[in-house]
Amino acid sequence: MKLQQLRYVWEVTRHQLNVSATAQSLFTSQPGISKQIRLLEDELGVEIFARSGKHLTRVTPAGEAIVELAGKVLRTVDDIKHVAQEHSDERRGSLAIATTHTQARYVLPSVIGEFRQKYPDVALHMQQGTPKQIAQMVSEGAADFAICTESLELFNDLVLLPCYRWNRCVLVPKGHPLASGELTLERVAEHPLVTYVFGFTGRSQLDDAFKSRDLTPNVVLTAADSDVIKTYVRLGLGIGIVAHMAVDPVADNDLVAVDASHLFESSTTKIGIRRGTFMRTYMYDFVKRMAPHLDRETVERALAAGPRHEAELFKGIQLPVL
Amino acid sequence: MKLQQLRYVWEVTRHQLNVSATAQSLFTSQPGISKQIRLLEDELGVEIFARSGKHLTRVTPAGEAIVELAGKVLRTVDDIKHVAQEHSDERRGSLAIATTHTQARYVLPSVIGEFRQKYPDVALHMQQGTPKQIAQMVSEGAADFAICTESLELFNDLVLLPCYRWNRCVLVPKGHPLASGELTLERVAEHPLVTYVFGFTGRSQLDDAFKSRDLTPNVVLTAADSDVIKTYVRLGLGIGIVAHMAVDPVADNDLVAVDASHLFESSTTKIGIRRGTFMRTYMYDFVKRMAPHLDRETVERALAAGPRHEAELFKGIQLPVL
DNA sequence: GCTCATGAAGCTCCAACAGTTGCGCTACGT
DNA sequence: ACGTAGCGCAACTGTTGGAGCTTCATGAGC
Repeated sequence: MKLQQLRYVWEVTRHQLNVSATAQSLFTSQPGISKQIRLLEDELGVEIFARSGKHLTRVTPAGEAIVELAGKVLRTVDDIKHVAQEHSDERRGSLAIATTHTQARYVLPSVIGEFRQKYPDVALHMQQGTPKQIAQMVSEGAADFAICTESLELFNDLVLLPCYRWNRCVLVPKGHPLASGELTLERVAEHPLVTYVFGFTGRSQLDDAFKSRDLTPNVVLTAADSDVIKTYVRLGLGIGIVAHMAVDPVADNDLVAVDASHLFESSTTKIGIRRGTFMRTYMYDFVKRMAPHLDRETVERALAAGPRHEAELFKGIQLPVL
Repeated sequence: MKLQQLRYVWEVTRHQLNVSATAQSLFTSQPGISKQIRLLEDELGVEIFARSGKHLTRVTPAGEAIVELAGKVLRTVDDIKHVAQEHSDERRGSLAIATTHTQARYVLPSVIGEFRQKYPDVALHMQQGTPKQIAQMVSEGAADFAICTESLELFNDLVLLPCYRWNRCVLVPKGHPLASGELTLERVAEHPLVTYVFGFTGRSQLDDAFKSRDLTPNVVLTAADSDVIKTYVRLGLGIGIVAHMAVDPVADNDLVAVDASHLFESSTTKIGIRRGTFMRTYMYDFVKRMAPHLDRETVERALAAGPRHEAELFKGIQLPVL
């Protein structure tokens, strides 16, 4: 058994069982991969992939388990590389952050700015996606940190570190009736809404609030990112409900942001890290810059806690509110 | 990075950094191993071993971490092999049991007899050692099951499955004053004792019982195995305190065994399994034969529970008493 | 202080093997 | 029925892991 073989098996499953495409992405030839997979199957005495004729059609039950373990091996190998780098050059390395638009656009810039200043030799990779994609990426080892508000709970192998709480505000054009007077859910429900797609940026808290009052909001447009929402608010399509931190007092001064923290339950943004990952020093530093209460010791304790048990660690902690 | 290189590094540390000895045990040449380790160090950019001249003297801090991760990789690779074998031939494989003399001699024979009948193609390996050695073996992946009463709690990566409780009895030659009349701790303490070495077969419960009554037993000989204890009881060296199941009504009919379950707290024999191991079907079967309440589902749940959390699963369960 | 035993590294050679290229074949969509 | 995407096969080649021998460093014994 060779690491290369495990890598091939893993990558082929990640490329929808297309060996040629996998070969291209790994800068090698298709027969090479086919051969190595065959060899591995021969050695193990099990078919990993089911074939119909000359096509790989699906992963066998045995293959499922093997692919998963192969992934574990490859991630551990990555950890070895990280350990080595940590001991040879503490300030050099790479950091892959998977996050949503809102975080990438409004929260992370200042953190990343400082971080970059302190660690100029750490290559930063930022990937955007839906919260589910983000969580999956970290779970598979394709990224180090998942930073978002939703869906992280779905993956058991992620440790969740709560960073801060945030509230929403209602965004209306100047002169709009909602710009003055007391803001109530009932008044909000009277207007067409523009807000986040379900599964994004705390959308579920929003729905819950309306539901609990038996109101059905008239959502005319949903988007995955706050900038799009603002654009359509400007076009007069409806009133926006966005995260408070997504409002820029300068750039958005043509709009009026009305605080809505009394209407909707606040949401918590978390960092998700795969359990068992080796954490570089600069990673701890990054987390600390995101949320000062997450010092190295706390994070280590959370990473060491059993599945679903790290939450207890944060029970008593008062999170900052943005 | 190659699996071979990780295997070499791991094995060299297990052979006290003696490369030549490692080469012999792996049926390969010393230069081959040296070369591969060098190559790995070059690739990682870190020294794994510290050298003085041409000798490996110790493992560097980076090496410590790398060796540990290498072990994890190798164990996962073993898991892959097990998965493959499980799917290719459910009834063929191997099972390595690490246990103490008492279990091997008095408890396991019947279980293993049945097991062997059902799975003639599973190669059984039995290794004896001190409870600590046993636990270490399983923790390192050198054995599948650790079966004993003590020390398993020391290793965090072992899941403990309680099998049965057992009590002690006092073993005396026929006609000995203790053979009749009520047995009390005070009476026992008046005679010279022959019993287990500390760290073996529930020795600590024994000490605790005397201590709680402020008695100091006169232990004249300790042994790691019940047969040795019996031998010296026969020689008249003192009275024996052994596990109840270690007394054979036929072979030991020259001695009198007086039940002492009211004097000493009972002990619990457990099976220790490394967390995260892939369990073959026959392994579940073996466990079930050891302890009928440990069915596959229960064991799976215990293996999935977080560190130190599986104990809760067994809180309510009434264990059989031998 | 000299010698010898132990044990690691350097070097060369060879065999095995991973990967490449070219070609033919199969499955599937149009 | 035909074309294309995609896999397997076979011969070839460059690479590399390991064997064997030699050299060098260390430490123990006399």
